[in-house]
Amino acid sequence: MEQYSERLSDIFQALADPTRRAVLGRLGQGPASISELAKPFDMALPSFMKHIHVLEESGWIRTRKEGRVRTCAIETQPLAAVDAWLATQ
Amino acid sequence: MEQYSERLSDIFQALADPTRRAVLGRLGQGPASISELAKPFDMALPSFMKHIHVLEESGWIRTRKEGRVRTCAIETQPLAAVDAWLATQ
DNA sequence: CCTTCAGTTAGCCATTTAGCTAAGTGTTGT
DNA sequence: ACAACACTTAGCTAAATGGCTAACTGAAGG
Repeated sequence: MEQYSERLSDIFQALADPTRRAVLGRLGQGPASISELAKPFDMALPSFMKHIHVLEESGWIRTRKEGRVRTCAIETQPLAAVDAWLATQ
Repeated sequence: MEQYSERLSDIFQALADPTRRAVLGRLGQGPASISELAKPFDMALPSFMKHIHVLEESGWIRTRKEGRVRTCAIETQPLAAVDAWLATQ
């Protein structure tokens, strides 16, 4: 229960930033690499990477590295968790 | 568009805290005063008030003071905004 | 081999967040 | 009048957030 609440806080926290919402929007079209995802944003790569980590640690995305490329894909569980919370409102 | 995005960030930011989510849950049952809302939380009143302000400025609640009592009630627009964003995902 | 490419790590910085205490304001009950 | 009640304001603090640069690692291409 406590853990559920913390998880939900992280899930909403991740959505509280336009860069991260845009990344999720892009990943809705299918997987992409870090640099591909970063391209539209006027931001240094390490700054962008922080957003990727927030998304990954909150469960919104999963990533996998092959060679020198890290590919990101969207996860569906957080969306379900948000839906579930909204249903209680 | 920009304003919409900022508004959405505030809306999600407000949900990224268990105290604030609990307050919204309580207000789902109907309006309540500040001290009534604060009662379940082991928190100083000024600290709790900050949460109320976050909820009010993000549009999740509206408040009104009569005499010495401030009554809080839930608003529905932010929920609609969240639903709308979720629909795009 | 050597370079370039795709991240990654480390560390700095300003601002925001989420808590606190102490003290003040204005309303209501006695 | 005055005490108690329901906030409210002011100001402090520690930690988190969101940005940066500089320098590093390891894979691929020429």
